[in-house]
Amino acid sequence: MTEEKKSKAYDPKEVEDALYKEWLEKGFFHGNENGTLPSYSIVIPPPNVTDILHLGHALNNTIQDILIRKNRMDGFDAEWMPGADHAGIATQVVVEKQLVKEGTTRRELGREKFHERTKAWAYRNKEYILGQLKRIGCSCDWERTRFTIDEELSNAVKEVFIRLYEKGWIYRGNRIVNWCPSCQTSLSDDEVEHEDRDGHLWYIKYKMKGSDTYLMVATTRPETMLGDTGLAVNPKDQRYKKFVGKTVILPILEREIPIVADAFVDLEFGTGVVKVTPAHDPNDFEIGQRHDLEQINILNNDGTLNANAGKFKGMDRYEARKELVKELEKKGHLEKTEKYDLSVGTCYRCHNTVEPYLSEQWFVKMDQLAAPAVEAVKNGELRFHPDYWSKTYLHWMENIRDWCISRQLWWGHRIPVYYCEDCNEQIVAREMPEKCPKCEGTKLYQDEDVLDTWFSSWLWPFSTFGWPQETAMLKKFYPTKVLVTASEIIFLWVARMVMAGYEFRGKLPFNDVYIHGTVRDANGVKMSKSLGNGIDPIEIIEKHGADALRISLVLATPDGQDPWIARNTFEGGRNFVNKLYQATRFVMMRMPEGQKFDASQPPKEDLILVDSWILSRLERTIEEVNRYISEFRLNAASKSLYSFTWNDFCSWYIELIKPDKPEDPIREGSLKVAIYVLDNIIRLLHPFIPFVTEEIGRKLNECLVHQRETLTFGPWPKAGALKKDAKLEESFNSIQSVVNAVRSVRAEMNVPPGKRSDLFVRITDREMGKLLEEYQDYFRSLAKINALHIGDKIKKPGLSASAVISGAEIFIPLEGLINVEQEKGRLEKELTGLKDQLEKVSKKLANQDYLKNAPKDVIEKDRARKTDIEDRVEKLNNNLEQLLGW
RNA sequence: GGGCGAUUAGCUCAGUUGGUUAGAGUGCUUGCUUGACAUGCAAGAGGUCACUGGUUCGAUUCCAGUAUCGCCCACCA
Repeated sequence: MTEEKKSKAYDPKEVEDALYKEWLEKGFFHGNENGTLPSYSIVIPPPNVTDILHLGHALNNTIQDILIRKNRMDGFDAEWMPGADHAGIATQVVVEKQLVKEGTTRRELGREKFHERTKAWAYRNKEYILGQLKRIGCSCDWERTRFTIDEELSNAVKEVFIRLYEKGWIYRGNRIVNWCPSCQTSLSDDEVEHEDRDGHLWYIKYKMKGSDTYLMVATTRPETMLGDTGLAVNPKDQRYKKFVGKTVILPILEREIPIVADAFVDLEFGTGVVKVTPAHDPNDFEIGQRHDLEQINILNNDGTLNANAGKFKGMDRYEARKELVKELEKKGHLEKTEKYDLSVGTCYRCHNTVEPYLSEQWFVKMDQLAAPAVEAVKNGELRFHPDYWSKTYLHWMENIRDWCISRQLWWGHRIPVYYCEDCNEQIVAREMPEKCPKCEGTKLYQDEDVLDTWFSSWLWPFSTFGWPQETAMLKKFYPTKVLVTASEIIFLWVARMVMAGYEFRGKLPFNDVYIHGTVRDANGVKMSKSLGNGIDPIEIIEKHGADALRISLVLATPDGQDPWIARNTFEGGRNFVNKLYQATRFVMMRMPEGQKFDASQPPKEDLILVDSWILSRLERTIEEVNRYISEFRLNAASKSLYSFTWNDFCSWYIELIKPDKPEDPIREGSLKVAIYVLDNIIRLLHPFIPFVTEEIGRKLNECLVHQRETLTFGPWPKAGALKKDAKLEESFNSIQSVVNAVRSVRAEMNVPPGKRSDLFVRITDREMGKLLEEYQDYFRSLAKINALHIGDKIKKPGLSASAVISGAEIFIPLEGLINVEQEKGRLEKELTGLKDQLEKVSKKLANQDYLKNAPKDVIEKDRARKTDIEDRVEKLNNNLEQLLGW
């Protein structure tokens, strides 16, 4: 026998690609809008074309695929709409960086060429990303892939802009917006992230006009003083009352600016005097409006200072700050500098500090849009899972602010607004009009700005189905069933989709929102490209297969919490997939040639205890899995399936139906049950691990009367087909306890695993006795028993190890093997544990208040337990005493 | 500053109306190429359920407070 040992492990490479190709060819994933089956639809959260998918996407899409596949099996017409998001800022930033490397810029290239180039890049990336989804096994309807920048979706965007404009809910205005000097565009409030930074508070003296007294002002951004057009104090502030209405001289620029009284100013903070910079601070903007102060913009788009900054013109904002402080110091305007921690806004794409910046932008009025979306959660029409996210959602919705939707970018949906060069008329239209409707001038130009990326994403649940046309798709698949996403985009995306759904369809876009955790690495740090701790799902698939990737992610993701994932996380899933495969191999190997079973009906005849037990456990598992999935608790569902398959089915059931001698056949009744259970297991697991289960299903066909082409369309196992039998499960537990006790004794007494031993069982409970008598053959091999003696009058054999369990005492003769001291120690340890328990329960039962107040069944249980422990203590004592004789 | 959540074994987490001896996976220790699987089998060690009070006959579970951590929101210069 020199033959090299071949690996018998399951090899996903051999099956996954071929199966996926077959599924596609047969059109299994194509939703039929004209069919009669009820619909179950999901729209994918479109991944940004800039990001190749990471494990977070793998988790997100695995969850969606599980839900889609489960419902496709369960008789629904499943439609999973895939696609991608053009990701305005993110994409433009990437392409611009490429251009810089090539020594050019977008301005050199020109708007049209830049757009073409970006589009080509985006489409290329999109294809790669969708390819990743296919590798993961996602059962999307690929014939209907959508992209937010596609013409059809762009039309929906225009339509929505025009409708809202006509309703008066879109307006253009000069406001303070968040400006990213690096991306050179405005951002909505929700695209700004706040970071705590170490900063300073500079105390600057503003001298009163015509006097030597001065007012002291504290600021964290001294350079903005170049745009100061006033000082403000609280009207109730006695210290400064006399100064209100007077004038101070702005240091350096020497501008005269007024002192105003405004309730916004906090008496307690700083010096109680605030410098007012209407063009560079949202509060100051409002103070300025109330007191009619001038707005002076000191910044260029790129964050350098403009002509209004005098000698600081052309400097970067931070360089200017440094120089300005130096100058203030030199001229004696600076009183002191303090350390001060502050929170600064940063761009969610490039993470540079954003500047409040006065500019003309387009906004959407949100209050009326928000109303039905708030109501939906309050009346339970829209549900979050886990539920606590609804609080976050409501909090945001109830404090909603107008949405800045214009972006100073070139990549995106251009704003459908045109201006007349002659009369400045503003025209909102789908296409550029031939002439100005007001002055009939023909020199028209389109608004330079594009729309916020989210202005197309918020229409995704219906624009992808053909809206504004009333298509069959739209009728059949809108509203969708559930939205699956991480918590980061509840405001940016989820809330806005709900608002759009009500406004444009009159119906919310989905009833359930399933929020899952964000993937973290082994140290709890968020996985991201920039940190370099990300893992590419393809790497895992190459190594362990897509099934292993999927089930590992679901097993590792606690419902509602962030999973911590390392590379070896995936070994658990891989092992599980292999285990299932090996169990199948065993059962199939033992099938008599040509034998076929009918697995469509539960086996009802020729069942022994273990058979009924596994069927009862299966029924319980089916119930659990169905319940968990309906509650969006996929982690719990996957754990239930994992444990049933591995522990109940493989470790106990299969081991128990193995005949005593390997060459003997398995009892036919049990073999039927094994096939039946296996068939249910693969169907329950199919949504989680579609490839290996489909593969097993085909192997199983060999011994089934009713063969199945695929598991894709079910049937999905439903509760109720089998009998759940708690009493029987309890009986089975008794047998397990004997096996466990023997195994434990043997291991602790160092009995060589290959050596069989005799077993003496002294029965102290009739039920137990009957069970053990009847099923002795089924635990003989598990416990490695040679001669077996069972009875109520069994005497303890000479030198032996013992164990006491409920209803029986067991003895294993250990002539020549036993170490008396060791055995003594073992028994004493157990005795101590039991005595502790006995003391506790005795104390409890002696408590009159307990007896008076506790429910009867609880007391009964405790009494029975006390008796049982007393019994075991007594026997342990006897055995210990006997041992001392040796 | 406001809100939300968490704290259970070395690590990641279950524990669903308060009632046996608080569980799983993983890691660790020990022993096994056993007949489907060494991607495996068996056994074992490991927990004051963050802390302090309260309610209760009884609290990991309910309530309050404290501490620590995380997330979200926020215009205090």
